[in-house]
Formats: sequence, C-alpha cells, structure tokens
Amino acid sequence: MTTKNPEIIVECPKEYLLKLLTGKWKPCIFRYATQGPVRFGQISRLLPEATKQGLTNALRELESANIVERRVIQEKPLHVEYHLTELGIEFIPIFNAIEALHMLPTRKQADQK
Amino acid sequence: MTTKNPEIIVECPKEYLLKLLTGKWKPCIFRYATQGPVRFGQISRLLPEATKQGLTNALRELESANIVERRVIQEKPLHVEYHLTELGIEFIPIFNAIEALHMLPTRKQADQK
DNA sequence: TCAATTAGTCAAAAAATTATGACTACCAAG
DNA sequence: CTTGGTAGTCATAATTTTTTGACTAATTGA
Repeated sequence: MTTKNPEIIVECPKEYLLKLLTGKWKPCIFRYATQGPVRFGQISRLLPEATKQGLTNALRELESANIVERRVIQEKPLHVEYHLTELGIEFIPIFNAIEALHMLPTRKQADQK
Repeated sequence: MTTKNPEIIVECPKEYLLKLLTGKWKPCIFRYATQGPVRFGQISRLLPEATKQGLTNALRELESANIVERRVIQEKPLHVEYHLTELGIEFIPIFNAIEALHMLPTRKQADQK
C-alpha cells in the first residue's frame, strides 16, 4: 500500500503564486491597476479603510514581485503612478477566472465575518 | 475634485474569495482534490512539512466554505475522504489560469524565501 | 495485551500580517 | 510662514495564522 499507491504527484508553487496576489489589499490594488495607472492617493481614496502603511506594504510587495512598476511623475504636484508590468498583465486571466465565478460575493457579504 | 473625478469603481470581493484558496496549505489541498477524492493521511504524506493541525485547519476552512465535502467511509480501516463540491469544481478554472502562467515557479524557487 | 493504523483534538507558543499614531519631505498658494 | 496637497517612513501594538507537542479514540493484527 505504501509502495503500491503512487499517490498524486503535483507540485504546489501555487502557494507562492497566490501569495503575490493575496493579503488584505493586494487583490484590490491589482484590479485597479488593470484599468490603467493608479496613484497612491487614488488607491487610498478607493480603499478608505486601508492605512497608508498597509497600502505601502502592499505596493512594495507587488513591486518587488515585479507585478507593478512605480513611476515618479515629474509634474506640477509631483506624484507617483503604479503601472502593471508585462508580468502583471499575465496575471489578469487569473482575476478574470475569479470574476467569472457565479458565486462572487458582494462586498457586504464578504464583510459579514 | 472630490465630486468631479469619478475614479475607478470596482468592488473587491476578490479578497474574500482568494482567502478561500489561500493560506499555507489550502491551495495544495485544493489541487490534490481536483484529481479525485483525497484522504487525510494521503495529504499528510504529500505535504510532509504540514502538521496535522495545519491540515485539519485548512480542511475545515475548505469545508465550511463549501469547497470540499468530508465523507466518512465505513470500510475496513474506517477512513475519511475529501471531495470537491460543485462549488469547488467551479474554482478549478482559477487554478488553471494560475498554472497557465509562464513564470510558474518551481517548488524550489518558491522555497527560497 | 501491545503496537500500529486510521483521523483527528487541545492549549499554548511562535511567527507572520496588519494597524496605530506620530513624524518627514517636497512643492505651491495665501 | 503657515496651511494643504503630494507620498510616504518609522517604531510599536494588536491581530491573525501557523506550529508545537501532547493527548484521544476506534479498529486491526500479532
């Protein structure tokens, strides 16, 4: 039984991969970024419950995973834009698959914890 | 500016959803389960680094999210099988999208943390 | 009766994630 | 020269997740 049953052989790098997109704010930030470059303050206004620190952490993680790129824009009130990278763009189908689910809960449902 | 700029409107129930499939062991367990019913000890052997408690937690979470179903099999050495539910099956495309990524890291890479 | 296999439970500790609140630095307008 | 907007940092605290190590309980075989 121990030697006979070959058992299922599947590696599990999904853990690592999913980590890139999970956490309290990363999924949201990622999705915003798929719609075009986003700015720090903009994200902050979209996610009023998030603290600056929380957003900074999330953005830095996405950045170091090479999913988003941080660009300082040398304009009037000097701001920062976050863009999806090529790699980031490759992640979009994952989110599309998530959104294709029937049972996608509403924000309210998700909050009822 | 506050009233003018419509900003991007996207809800973010993805956080909730991704949570169902994340954590240290849930992604792996889920993927094993997509290949057919899995038993507790089998998972434990596939993921030798995981503790019983860790696996139990993960399984209970998947169960209470209605992603897997726990079935006690009344046979010789009385065991337990975990099956994907209908809802669980709906999650498969998400994993397929993940696995379709070019940069899927190997276990080794993922472990180099 | 002792040991092994099945599949866990439990309380506590450790580790990882997230939040808090204060502070920084640049630039522009009043 | 003070306020407001940009985008953060920092040390610490609270919370959540995961691990540790001991223990349970039913059944089977020696």
